[in-house]
Amino acid sequence: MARKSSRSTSFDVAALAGVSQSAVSRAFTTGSRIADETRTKVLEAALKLNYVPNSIASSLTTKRTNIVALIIGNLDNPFYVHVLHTFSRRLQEQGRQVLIFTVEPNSESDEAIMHLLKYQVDGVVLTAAQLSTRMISLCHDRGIPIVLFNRYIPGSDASGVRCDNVAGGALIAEAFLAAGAKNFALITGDLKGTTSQDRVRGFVGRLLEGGVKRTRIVEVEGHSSYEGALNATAKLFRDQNRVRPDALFGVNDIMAMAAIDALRHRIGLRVPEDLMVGGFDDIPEGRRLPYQLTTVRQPIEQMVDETLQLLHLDDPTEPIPRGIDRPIKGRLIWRNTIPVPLSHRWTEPEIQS
Amino acid sequence: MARKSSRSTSFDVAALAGVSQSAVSRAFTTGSRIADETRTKVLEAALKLNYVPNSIASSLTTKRTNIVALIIGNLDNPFYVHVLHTFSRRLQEQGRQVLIFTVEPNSESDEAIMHLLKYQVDGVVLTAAQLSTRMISLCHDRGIPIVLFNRYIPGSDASGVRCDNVAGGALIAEAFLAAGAKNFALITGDLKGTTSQDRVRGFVGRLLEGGVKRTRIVEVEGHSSYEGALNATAKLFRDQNRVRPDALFGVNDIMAMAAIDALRHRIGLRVPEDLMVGGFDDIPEGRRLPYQLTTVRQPIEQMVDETLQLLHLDDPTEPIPRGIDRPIKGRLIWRNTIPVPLSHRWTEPEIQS
DNA sequence: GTGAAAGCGCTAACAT
DNA sequence: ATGTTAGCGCTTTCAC
Repeated sequence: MARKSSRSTSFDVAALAGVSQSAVSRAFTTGSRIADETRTKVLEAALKLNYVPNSIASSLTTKRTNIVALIIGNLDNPFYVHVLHTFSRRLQEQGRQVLIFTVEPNSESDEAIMHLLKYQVDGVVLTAAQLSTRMISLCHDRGIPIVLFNRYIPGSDASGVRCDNVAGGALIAEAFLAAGAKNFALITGDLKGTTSQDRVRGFVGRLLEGGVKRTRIVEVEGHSSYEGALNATAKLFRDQNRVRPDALFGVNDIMAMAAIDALRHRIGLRVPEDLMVGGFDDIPEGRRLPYQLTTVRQPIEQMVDETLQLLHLDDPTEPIPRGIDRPIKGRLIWRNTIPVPLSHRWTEPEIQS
Repeated sequence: MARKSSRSTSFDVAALAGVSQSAVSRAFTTGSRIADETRTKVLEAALKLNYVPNSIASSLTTKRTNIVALIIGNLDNPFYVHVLHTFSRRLQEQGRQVLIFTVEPNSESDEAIMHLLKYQVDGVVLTAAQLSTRMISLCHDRGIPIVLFNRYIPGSDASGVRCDNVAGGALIAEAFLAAGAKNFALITGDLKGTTSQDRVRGFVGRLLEGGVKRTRIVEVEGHSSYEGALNATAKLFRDQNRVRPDALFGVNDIMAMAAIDALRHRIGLRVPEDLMVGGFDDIPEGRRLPYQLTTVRQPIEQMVDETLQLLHLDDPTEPIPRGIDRPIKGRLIWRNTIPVPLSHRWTEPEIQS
């Protein structure tokens, strides 16, 4: 037996209210010419029939679905969960919804694009994943704006919003320098990702500027994950002959946390007494008692705001922004994994929420 | 200047391929009568025009959107992130997508329902949130199946899939008993949520059966969150005159982890030497070096499978399953926060992945 | 301010 | 196997 999908339509409502179907449509469209009295009549009838406008049908004519696609590659990193949550909340406030596309971390999301095209989404946000330039123009040609969150694709005309990762990496380098570190280790993330590359570049660049020799900086791959960073840290300390670093930069917080765990529980080193460590992102987990991680905070709210602005959801007549790059400065949050140098003691105290 | 939404339609493709529009439709519908030759012609033309079928338009006639709504109330708990991820992956494999509705944890999600109704979703999954019975029938009346994930609503005819929380709670109680605990503490979650209630019930019930007196069990509210459990633990040990518990059950893993952190870093107690602790969920974070949490594993994959089955996405003619309750047994994972009694030593060794 | 009618892009009978 | 045609539920001119 087929399911009785007794969904009433605008015609049903019109009949009950004794008006035309277009009146019903108008009653549900804010800012359309309709007498208050008529609207009330319609709304009452609608309530009786449990009528809810079919937005699938309306988007056929309006060409707006009020759906935004979010392609996300790494839900294991709490940072991106937070990003997802922020987007969802903001969009819901505007009467829009997030259609989620999960892809393998750092894999091509071309297939996802092909799918979201079918859904006629109003815009797409791409985060923690790769994308070919072909797909970008495929979207743009159809009038679908796409903005990259925290990554950019060299040679493409896609716009993007990101944390200023180079400057952020430099912030950690400065903190290490100020705390008197001499030998540095670096756990990098996804090698293909611009996010990790930039943080590394900013970090190393600032160190070099500060007179640190290249040989005093070791790099290991952490693959942006907790497990990856665990292995990376082990590798770092396997070679006993090498000089032991006294400062370690985890290119994101989960890797920095993994490093701390490995240091304490496997290597037997104390943080920050034996080794200081810095992170990047400022995920809530890094604030927890065992970590109290000194890190660079990414201003998620602001980044999401800028992203939404670039999407021009409210005005589809706006031309799609192309080639725009909005780097947003992060802020160093002093906590306990880097000793605070005396000169910094009384500045920038963190207001704990 | 308006955005050129140069989306080509099935008519454009038909014209280029020299066939009728319905031939194009058939070419994109698997299992429809069409000559291979024709299909090839169509597909070639479609490729040239970058044509992608508009599934919004097709769902107008098919009455299927291939969209499943997921209402989620707590993205702060990694367990639910994992649930979301699993649903998304599974659904994508079937050519469907997740439309996400985030609501305040434990708040009514009635408003979310009103919104998802507009999108004509094929089904809805509700997790970590409340729902009125009125909304359930609103969905059911329209032929939209809704299944509750890990919760149930007394007196409603909504179906649900959940971990057998009562049995799971009992598992932790047994482990404590076997390890020789005498005084018990309990950090509860959301008081309104059936999940927490059931775990508490199973835990306390088993303890009582084991001859433990009610006075030996203390309960504090942890509000299902890390921060809440931190406070709860502090409260637990504030009163110095009270007998100190030697076993603590955090009704979910994040709360158990918070308790461990508080115990070690604030109270100055060792786990498990001074106090054993058990959790529930088996989130990956609980496996990490500092915790190695003994806990009850929720079989997410299986739970998601069952949920998807109840949704009958592939066969909308199936009647909506009503009042079905599918409790799925969890499994105790022995790790380091509860001393393994000798009798258990050689049984159920955990295969670490 | 309101109704009639056309049409958004597709699927599904129905013919052929 | 293929084309023709009538909708799906709505928005949007266009008259009145």
